[in-house]
Order: sequence, then C-alpha cells, then structure tokens
Amino acid sequence: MSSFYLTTPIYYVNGPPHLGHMYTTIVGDTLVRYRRMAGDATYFLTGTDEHGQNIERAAHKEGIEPIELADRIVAEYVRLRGRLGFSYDDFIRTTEERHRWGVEEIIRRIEAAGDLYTAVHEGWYCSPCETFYTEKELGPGKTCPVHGTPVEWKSEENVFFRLSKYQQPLLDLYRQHPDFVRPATRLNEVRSFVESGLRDLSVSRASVEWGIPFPGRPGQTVYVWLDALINYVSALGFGGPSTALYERFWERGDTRLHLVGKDILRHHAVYWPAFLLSAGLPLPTRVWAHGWWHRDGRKMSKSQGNVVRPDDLVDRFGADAVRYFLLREMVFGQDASFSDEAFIDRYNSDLANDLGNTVSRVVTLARKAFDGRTPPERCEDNLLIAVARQTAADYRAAMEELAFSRALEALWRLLAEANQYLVVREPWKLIKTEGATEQLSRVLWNGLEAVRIVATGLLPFMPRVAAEVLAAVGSAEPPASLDALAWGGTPTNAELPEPKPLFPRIDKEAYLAEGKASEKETTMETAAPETSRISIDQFFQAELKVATVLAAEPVPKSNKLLKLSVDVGEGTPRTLVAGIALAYRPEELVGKQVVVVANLQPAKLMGVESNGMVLAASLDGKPVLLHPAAPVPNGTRVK
RNA sequence: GGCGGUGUAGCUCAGUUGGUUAGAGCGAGCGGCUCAUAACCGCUAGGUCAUGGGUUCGAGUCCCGUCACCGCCA
Repeated sequence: MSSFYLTTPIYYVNGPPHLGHMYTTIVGDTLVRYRRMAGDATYFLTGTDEHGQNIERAAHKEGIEPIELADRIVAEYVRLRGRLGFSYDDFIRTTEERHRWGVEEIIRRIEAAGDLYTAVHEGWYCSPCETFYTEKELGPGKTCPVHGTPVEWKSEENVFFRLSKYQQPLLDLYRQHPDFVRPATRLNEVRSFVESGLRDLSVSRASVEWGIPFPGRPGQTVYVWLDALINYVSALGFGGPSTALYERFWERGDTRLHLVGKDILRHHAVYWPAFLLSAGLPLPTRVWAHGWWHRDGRKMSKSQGNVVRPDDLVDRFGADAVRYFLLREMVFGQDASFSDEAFIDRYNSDLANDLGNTVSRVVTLARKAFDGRTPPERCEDNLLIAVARQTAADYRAAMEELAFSRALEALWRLLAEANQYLVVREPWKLIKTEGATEQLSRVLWNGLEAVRIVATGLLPFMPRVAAEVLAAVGSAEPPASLDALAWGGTPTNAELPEPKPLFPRIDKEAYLAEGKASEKETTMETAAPETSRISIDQFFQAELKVATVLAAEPVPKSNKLLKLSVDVGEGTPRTLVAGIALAYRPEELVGKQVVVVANLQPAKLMGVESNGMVLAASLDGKPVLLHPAAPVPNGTRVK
C-alpha cells in the first residue's frame, strides 16, 4: 500500500476565505478522495498561517489580541469544511504548540549545519508586506510596489539563512527530478530564478512580536515563511513527542505532494527544499502549482469589488455543483475565468441535462417496467461495455495526472454513449409492445449500469451527489474502491426509489437578471471597506480626461438622462449618456468642458450606448458638473 | 531589458515522435424521437491552424523573422 501525503497551503488569517482558498482545498479534497479509492494510505492536511506583523496590527486596531482575530478567521475555515464536504485529516494552526516544536527543531538542525548567521539587514521596508525592497523596486515617491503606500528605511539585525549555498543542490534536484515542479512550464521559471543566483535569505525579524521566538537568538522572531512552511512536517509530529505520522508519511512516505497557487511557488520549490536540505530531511516529491480564477476575464480582487462569493453559490446550487464547476472548468495548472453565465451553462448542460436527466429517464423506465425494482437480468455482452472500459481507463489516467477536467470529460463520454444506446434500443417502445421481457431487462440494466459507473467516478468530485446518484440507480452503498469502475456492479431485483430531480434546470435569463439587480448593492457592500485607501496604480486605472460637449439632447422617455456628444480629443466624437437632465438643460451644456471617465466599459441606457461617464458631484440629489478652471485641450488627462 | 510560454471553428480548448478530407464540448441551424429535468438522438456548420519566409516528397506539428498577449526575474 502506497502512502500519499497531500497538503494545501496554510491560509493567512488576514481575511475570510474566498474562492481561491476554496478552490485549492476542493482540488486537494478531490485528489485525496480519489487516492483513497485507489487504495493508498492517505493523509490530507490544511490549516492557517497566523503569525506576523499584519495580524498583530490588524488585531490591535480592533482592540483585540491577535489570537482572537485568528480564532475568528479559523472559525470561518472550519465552517467551510462541513459546507463543502472537505475530508482533510488535520487542520494545523501555526500558533499551536506542536507547530512551535517543529519550527524549533528544524531551526536547531539548520543551525547545526552552520547555515545561519546574523547580519545587519537594511533597506526600504513595507510593513504590510513585511518585506525589504531595493531602491529600484519602489514605486514613485518611495512607495511599496505592492501596496502603493510609503515605505520606511529600516536597519536591523536579522538572522540569515545561507540560501546561496544551495543553488547547485537545487539545480541538481530539478535536473534529477524534472517532475518536482508541475506544470513543467513552472519548473522553467523556478530554474531560471535559481540559475540567476541566490542571495542569502533573511529568516527573522527583530521588531515583530507576534511570532515564534527565534531559538538561540534573543530578540528575534522567526520570519513568516520559515515559520509557515514548516507546518507540513510539524503537523505530522516532527519535533514533538509523537512522530509516528511523520515517519510514515514524510520520512518513509511514497508521495509528498504540495498543492500551491502559482504565487507561492518559489517559496515551495526553492526555499522549502533548501531548508529541508540544510536540516537533513527528505524533500517533497512534488510541488504542483495551479492557476488563478479570474472574474469575467479580469483579475479578481477585493478592491475591484468583483470577488466571487462562494457562499451564495453554495446556498443556491449546493456544494457539489460548485465543486463540479471549478474542477471541470479550469484546466488544472492554467488560469480560468469565473462567470455566472459559464456557471449556469455548465450546470444546465452537464449536470441537469446530461447527468440528472439521464438518471431520471433510466430510473423511470426501469421502475415502470419492473415494478419499482432494478431489472432481473444483467448483461455482460453489449456495445456499452467496451466504452465503459475505455472510460474507466481514461478517467484513471487523467486522475493520475491531476487532469480533473479530462477525467470528467471521460465520464461524460460514457453518459453520452448511454443516451445514444437508449435511443437505438427504444426501451419505451419495448415496454408497450412486448412488456417486461428479458431483452428489455438487459437494455435497462445496461442503462443503470452505465450511470452507476459514472457516479462511481464522480465520488471524489461530488461526494454527496454521487452517492445520491448511486442510490438512485439501485446501488445503496457507495463503493470504497475504484474496482467499482468495472462493469457489472448494478444489482438485479433491487429496490429502485422514485427519482427526485438532482439538478433542477436553472432559468438562465431570470438568474442573470436577478444577479444584475443585486450587483450594485453587492459592489457597494464589498468595495466600501476597501476604498478607504487605494494605491496610486488603482487610481490610474481610471482614465479621466477633459472633453468638450459638442451636442446634447434629452433621451426619449427619460426625465433624468441626456445624450451627449463630446470631443475627448480622439478625432471622432463620443456618445455618452449622463444622468444630469434634472439640473442641466441641453443647450446650456454645449461648448462647456467637462471631465469624463474615458475607459469605462460601454453600457446601454434606455437604448442608447454610452461610452464613458461625466463626472459630477451630487448635492441634495442634484448633479453638479465638474469643469476645468481654465480651458485645456480636449483629451488632457486629469490626475 | 533577460529567460520562458501562448496565439487552432462564435466561445472554451484537444491536437502524440511532421503524413490520408484539422478535432471535442458548448452555442447556432435543420431533422428525428417522446421514456426523461422544453431533456435525448442524428445531420450541418466550410476555421488563410496570428503573420512572413525556410527545411521537406509532405508542416498546425521542425527552423528563422515579425506582431499580439501572458508568466518569471527575491
């Protein structure tokens, strides 16, 4: 029996869980459920990263202790476990004693290897990042390249790790194990980073209290990455009194796989192996980086207010539908885009039409023909068997490569084949013309059997729904092994309960309209807390330009809107619609200069396409336009 | 700037070591069926495989240039 140790990153408790966190854990959960069915001894770990200055500050700002803040976020993660059906074996928090033991032991070993030294660390420091920057990395006006906030010059003694010493060993590692980092293209990045030369790494902070005291270096706290990465072994008991799990899954384990987002690949593929080499521990066998979810083709971020709120989706469609969508839609390793439309299309066509309807039709037919039971005759010789066998093989091959979307595609091919088979055999006609014959029994048993195999393959993806499907086609107990993918598992003469709709179709138009209606409040709600401070880059995302109004006319059937033609210095005038009719008459606007948002997505208002927005203040509900204090050329950028 | 990657049907993507008429799913059109969640089945859709050149008997698939987009460079 092989051992299979799988980890997600530990999530930083600076905010509640979002789609990205959820995705990684869903992937891990699906993979580990599959490995269990494949017969591996598995151990699946997730957890939270709780130390650091950010947490300390955020907590104090609220007037609470850091641990209280962490507790609150952890509760959110724990809540998700039940909601999404996660089956992890352990949840580690870096504030636990057992984690500290692991950290202390690793550091003791790295120290013994002679890989730590103290030196003055100075540079431009961004507190939110807890990171030093070089002069050239800074944004305009000595600001943090990430946050856009001012950085401070800081000089302190830190402990350094001799990362430079491991440049060659790491390159050897990548050469000897080209699969160490997946997908392959990410290995190229990692390798070229290491080839470009490794500097020693600062692994402590002098001014941060919320963390693990650095062993043997009074006044120093272990820096967040060294602290965090060690969770992968501390959770198994490394450095503590009971090391059985550590020995089984790490020291002597067959597979040690870290699932990470591509943003933290370097820490896992460079720093972590270097720490382990220094401490003399085995390395992970593989680091697998996945891509990011975008929203409607754009990067998802809190400041843009376009974050997907998984809770809404789960409430409405169930955890398993969300799990299915995420695993089916993203080619694992690449980026993908979430949109309501894509979600509904997948839901309706894959889950409602293909899966749900096939279950429904085949069960209804069988119940009708055989008095509420599965057919009495099984069938070992038909066209579906070869397809089912191929499906199982394709499915397993895809799962071995973590190609989840391909695995699902394979299952759906069998579903299509089953529908095709039913159309050819026309069992509904047989029922009428010949009754419950042996031939009819075989046909319907085949239909049930094909669905059973699909549902078996779906168990890792949609644990609850797949079990329901199995029950619906007469297989009461979900199988624990992949052996159940083989042809022949459907029982004869078993009770067949009346089918209930597993995935009711969604009215796409209605749903999308509903979403638009609530969009505004959602945006306000989520964006408000974030808008208190934005970076200069965020500000410059809006292109504000001076424009002259060339013509203006009321929009028919609207008492608020005016249709304007403006010159934004682009050669041809633009049409835009402004909600200023209550305060301005068309004729008084012509010739006036105004400020417009030039890069706004076009929007249709009362049937008129608007390509921009005029800036105005609002006084007692009446708009007051902004004009330049002196004439400027059209198209001049406002900043 | 350096290194790497991507660019294939309206959309999302497959296309192995170069080889018969370039594929899938979704969407669209047409036809069929009526057991089923307005589901299902069949047929059709004519994409200069970003672009210019080259190698070859033959290139989406190899080489060079160009354009666009993306990733990594503590």
